[in-house]
Amino acid sequence: MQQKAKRNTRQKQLVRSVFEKMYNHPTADMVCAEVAKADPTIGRATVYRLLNSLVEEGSAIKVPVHDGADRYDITVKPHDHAKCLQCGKVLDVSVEGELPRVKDVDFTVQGGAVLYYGLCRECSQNT
Amino acid sequence: MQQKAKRNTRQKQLVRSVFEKMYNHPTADMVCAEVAKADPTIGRATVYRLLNSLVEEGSAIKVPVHDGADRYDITVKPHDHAKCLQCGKVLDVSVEGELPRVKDVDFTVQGGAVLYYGLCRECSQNT
DNA sequence: TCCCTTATTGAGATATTATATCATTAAGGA
DNA sequence: TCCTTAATGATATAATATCTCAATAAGGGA
Repeated sequence: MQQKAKRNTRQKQLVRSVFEKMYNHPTADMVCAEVAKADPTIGRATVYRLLNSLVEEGSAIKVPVHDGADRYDITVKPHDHAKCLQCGKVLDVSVEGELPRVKDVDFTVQGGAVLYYGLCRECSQNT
Repeated sequence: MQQKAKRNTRQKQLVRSVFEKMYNHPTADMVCAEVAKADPTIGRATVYRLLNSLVEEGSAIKVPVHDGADRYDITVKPHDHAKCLQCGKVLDVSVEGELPRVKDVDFTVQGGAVLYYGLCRECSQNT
């Protein structure tokens, strides 16, 4: 079961290390910007590719947030997310209970994802 | 409380009537295609605008499905959705129970949306 | 019925997000 | 060091959606 040999490139190291320091569910674009500070010669396509490969290897998850760009999350343990309607920030949240069970017999549920929306602490204070 | 006078245009009537006959959670593009069969002179921007105004006036809801284009749903009563991972079809589903409650005190939850994924009946049979 | 105001339209430009293409570069084993 | 080829980066392309703005037409008033 010989894996395709993976090469440990400069770009791969940099994107990984930069991403691991960002705890705000960054978009690919935000990672690009941060990476560019350290090395402006790294292409956007490479950052997109490397973020996707982090997801594939299980070192990150992609969090779709309905509007705007997908977010990347360093926390891979299953958890839920909430998005602030005011500032757009995405937060990890912990929840109590299970997803509602689908009653329809015509659909084989394999999983489900919740996205909560509302106001983060900062935004609900500045109202 | 004078509303801005709304005009009942030919385009508005057509888009509404075409959309009301589509029960498959169509994307804006799918509505465009259907509308074009009846009147190819109607512009894409108009269809997008009119679908959004249907949502604004409460005659439809927009269902974000994470990947690909948003879907429009004629069923406005709150309900949930499931997307087939094989064929991409989006279905209405009825569920039992409530959304898990967010425990974090730092976020004021205003709502939440679940998207289930799995296999529709057709696709789980054709495996 | 005709006119006038202006909401609405439609063609096309633009924005955003993401992936595909492909010649060039460089990682890492021989 | 050399060679194979995985990986890169500039750029093109795709997909979705909104914006711009001159032209059109809805519908109220005369």
